Amino acid sequence: MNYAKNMEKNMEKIRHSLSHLMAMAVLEKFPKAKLGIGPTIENGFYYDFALPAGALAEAGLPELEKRMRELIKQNLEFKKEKTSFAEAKKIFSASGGKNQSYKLELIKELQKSKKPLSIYNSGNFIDLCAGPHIKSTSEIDPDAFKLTKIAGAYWKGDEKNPMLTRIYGVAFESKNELSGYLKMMEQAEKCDHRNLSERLGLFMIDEEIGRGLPLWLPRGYKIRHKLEEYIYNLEEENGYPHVLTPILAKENLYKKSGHLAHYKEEMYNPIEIDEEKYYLKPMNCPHHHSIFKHTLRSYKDLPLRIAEFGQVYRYERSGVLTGLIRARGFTQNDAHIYTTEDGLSQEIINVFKMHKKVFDVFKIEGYWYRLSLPDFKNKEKFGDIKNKKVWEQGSKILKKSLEQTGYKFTEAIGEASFYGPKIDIQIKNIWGKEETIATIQVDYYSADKFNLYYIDKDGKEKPVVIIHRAIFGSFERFFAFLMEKTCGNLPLWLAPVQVKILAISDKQADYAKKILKEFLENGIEAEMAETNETLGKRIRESELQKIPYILVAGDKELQNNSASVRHHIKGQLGEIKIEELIEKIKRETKDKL
RNA sequence: GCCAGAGUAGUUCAGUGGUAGAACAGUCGCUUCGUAAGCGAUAAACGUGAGUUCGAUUCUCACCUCUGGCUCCA
Repeated sequence: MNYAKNMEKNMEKIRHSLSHLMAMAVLEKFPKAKLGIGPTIENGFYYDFALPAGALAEAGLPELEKRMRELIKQNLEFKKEKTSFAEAKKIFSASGGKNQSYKLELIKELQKSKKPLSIYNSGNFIDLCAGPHIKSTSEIDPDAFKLTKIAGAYWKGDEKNPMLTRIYGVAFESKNELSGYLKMMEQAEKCDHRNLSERLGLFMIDEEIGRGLPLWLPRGYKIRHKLEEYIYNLEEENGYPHVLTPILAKENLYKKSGHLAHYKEEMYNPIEIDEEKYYLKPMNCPHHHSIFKHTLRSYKDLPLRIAEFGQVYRYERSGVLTGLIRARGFTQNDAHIYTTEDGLSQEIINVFKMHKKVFDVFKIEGYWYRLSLPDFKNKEKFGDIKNKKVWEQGSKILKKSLEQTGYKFTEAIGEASFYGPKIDIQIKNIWGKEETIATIQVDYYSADKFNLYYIDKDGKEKPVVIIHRAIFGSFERFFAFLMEKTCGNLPLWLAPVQVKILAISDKQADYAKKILKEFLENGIEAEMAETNETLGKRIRESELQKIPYILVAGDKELQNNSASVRHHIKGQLGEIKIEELIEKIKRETKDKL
């Protein structure tokens, strides 16, 4: 344990030191470059530079790498020195010959927070840095790092600031670990849902139809439909009746809901008809509120739950679109729970339970919770909130529920939605990138806007509290995540084709047709492949289609009313009687194995 | 939207200032096969628009789309 921890710490130092060496190499090549920051990240490091436009392209990275290796071999020492603000300013200012304006900005900020300053000196390179670093570059394996990509990144992560050039690198203890990592990335590429879709025919996006507007192909939709069916049944069983609402609504609804004030940039421009403006819905909440208001609600009706596979359209900025993970049109597995203040906590816990149940079924592990709270200093986002107290209360209840469940969670100040604090469930995709896969949000905001109330025991109207939640945040994103996680090797119950039947030759074709019919009659998704290709080829094609069961039927099997069974993960299962096989597959489908 | 890169048959790739090839997939024949690619024939592409040029798929510019990153986000 300690050993592992030390290794990790040491790796941090190595990665951080590599970022300094990279800055050295960049400054040698571009003496006028200005330095931003150069921290470590998971598996590596980066450094931000202000460079002349177009000065550096990805093709220039090997040259920088080569120079870094030379520097490593010089056994440069990293020397830490404490310094004063005045001294630091002098070092990084124009008079010190550096003119490092971004560093000066950092120094100013550090001065405000009165944190002690230190600089690191390695070779002829000085950086403002708290460290820690390795003692000498002799601790770095020169073959265990690689500069991977160039990207633009806003100074301090604010898009109002200038964009700097960021160079990313990955680094490990040894060359072996590096090549292991690179292989993993290669593997990830094969399992990318867009690549899988190319091979398996899951979805498409057509320029002519529009960016970010996916079209589901038969195989993909079959899988999605199974997901829908599963979650529909689960929700109906758990007191979430489903509704269906239109994808348009008039302007006034979104004025009322706050969407036009807070969310307009993400909305498609309105459609004008009969002198009225209609917007495509970016969220389902207002429609559900409208259903809530349709009749007078008693405290006895609460908690009242409304679920919908709600199609929404959001104008996502062009650069963020990513297959099904980030689309402009998508379907949320949405639900709204209208509850009393007192009932809130229990409902949140129930929602957690449901999430966990679903995630267990899909064998999703390693997820964590992110509690997103408001930042009242952010006037633009949270400026119109009058009753900060209830927001704080909502935040508190969310936090308490989390603590009660004992789940691991992080806090994100300022990440709350415009209508309330929320908990997002975060996962890491095959690339190691963080994504939100599900969400639970508490809303004290809309009851007032929409006048959503119930009649309490005392006969008085009281505002409801609303929980917005989505288990499959969207079918699109969840589907993509699931495909990538399994690399297309779906569990039997989700497989769009569960069984492929292959007759060895025309002699057994009738037999194959007969068992195909039996499978279909038993609700098993089965297909058969024509015999004009060799058996080997048909097996290969079926394997590439990731079909769970491949059944080979020859003379022997015809005699025995059986099939020779091959499983996509377990391999050869030998000869099995057809009736037995049907039972086995039905059972495995039912048990979601 | 911003930064960087890329766009060649359905797909994955090769290639060229004198309009292009391969593999797989497709189609048509032949083959009827025992666990991951049988044989032959055949059809099929330079993202769009301008410019430079005798001539542009190739060079330049703009646009569109895609990939990675930043900001944003389910």
